[in-house]
Amino acid sequence: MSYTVSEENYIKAIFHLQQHGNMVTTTDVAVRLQTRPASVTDMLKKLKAKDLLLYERYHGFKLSTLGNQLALTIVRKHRLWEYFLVNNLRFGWNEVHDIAEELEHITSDLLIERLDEYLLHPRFDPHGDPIPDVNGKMEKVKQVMLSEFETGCWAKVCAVGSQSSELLDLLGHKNIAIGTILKIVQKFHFDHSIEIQLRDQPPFSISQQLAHTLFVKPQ
Amino acid sequence: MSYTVSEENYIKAIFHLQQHGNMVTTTDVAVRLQTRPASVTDMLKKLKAKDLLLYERYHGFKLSTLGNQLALTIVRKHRLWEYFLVNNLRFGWNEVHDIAEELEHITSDLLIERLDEYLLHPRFDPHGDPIPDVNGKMEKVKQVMLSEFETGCWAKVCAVGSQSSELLDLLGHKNIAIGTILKIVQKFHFDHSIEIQLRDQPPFSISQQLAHTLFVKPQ
DNA sequence: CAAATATTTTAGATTTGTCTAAAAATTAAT
DNA sequence: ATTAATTTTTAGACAAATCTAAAATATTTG
Repeated sequence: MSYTVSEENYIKAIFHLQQHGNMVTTTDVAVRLQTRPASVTDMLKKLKAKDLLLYERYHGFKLSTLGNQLALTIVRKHRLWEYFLVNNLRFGWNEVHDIAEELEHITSDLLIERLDEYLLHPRFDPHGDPIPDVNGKMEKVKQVMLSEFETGCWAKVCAVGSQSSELLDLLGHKNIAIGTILKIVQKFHFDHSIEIQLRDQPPFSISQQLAHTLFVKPQ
Repeated sequence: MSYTVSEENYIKAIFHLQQHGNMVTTTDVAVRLQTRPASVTDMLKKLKAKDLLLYERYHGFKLSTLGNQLALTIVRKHRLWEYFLVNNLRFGWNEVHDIAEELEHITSDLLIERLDEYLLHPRFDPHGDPIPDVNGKMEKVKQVMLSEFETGCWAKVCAVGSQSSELLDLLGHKNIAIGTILKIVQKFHFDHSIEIQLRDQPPFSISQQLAHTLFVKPQ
């Protein structure tokens, strides 16, 4: 079975809205996809007919097992392409969303498995979101960029946004590696630099740029 | 200005049909795109309205300068993606056409320039077809795979289909490099192996696989 | 050069995904 | 528990890209 770009976009939108726990409504989907509730209703019927959605009119809807599977493959494609764009084609993590939004609809399964292999099976995309594996499994905990982590709490560095020698150089010098445990002492609004502290060491300061390429999980 | 996938497909089809010198007809396009002449006429009118085509009803048509430019950017995208698929994702040169057919419609210009840079500005795709540069310029002479070159004529090796160490190993052993001049002595149908001869040397035999990754131009 | 043949175009219909405006159902409020 | 407000759905229309069947134009041929 294969699906149109529009169908895939609806499935993905519903998937993301469902993640936030609360009940998803026709209007929610309309807002997210910048369309009208009437258009959403039309599409819900089509998605139901294709068994992607459980839907009773006037009584809400949610993804079927099939719909969930499809959503995960689309999310997988999106995040793998984002990873490729940032790590291989030197895009910034904030420039890649729209391009990945198009690339995620390329249909070849083999393509995406080869890409995954080429990228050495990354587990998180450049925004820190987990990448589902071939079977749709993914880590539950979202990584966050260090720059977005809350002040005062201990965090563990679990990924870096690039493998460039320049970055590794800097990290070596600052004594930061995957697994390092640190906390944010203070954030400076002037230049968005951040003062951090490693266990039993005096605090020191890192740039906004660096704070954007370090991903951490709460410790 | 941006164009639909369908418009781009028509422009590309007309471009390729024009390359063969002869006049392009409505029916030609219909055959190539697996559609009906009536549908082609409809689209011709739209393309004319967008200044991509010079068209007088009942009297034929051809790409405008703008149409030609557009065609070249699409061809550029197609061939760069094919190169990527073969050289980076380990696809065979005969598996990539359909995937590239989808990828060529991704809209970001920056993406394609970054890809070109990442691939180190390749000049020929895996089928030996030249890749237009950013300005639409490309080599005129098509390379052909050695396996398709005619017996008895001298040819110059001008590209190889992959950069794998396995291939370079084999080529080193057989004393073949870019620039080597050789001719086909005989083709064997049983295993599609090919007997070739380098200048002033005894002939020797190479496999079909190798003959598929060597690109030559008439010498 | 006119009749026969082939090609191209028009006319009108269909599908997909969207819209607006109005009707139906649900939810909230008095 | 009715009424009022909100949300969802239906009805009918539209644009894009396609189709079939018929009409218009070109081309070929005797």
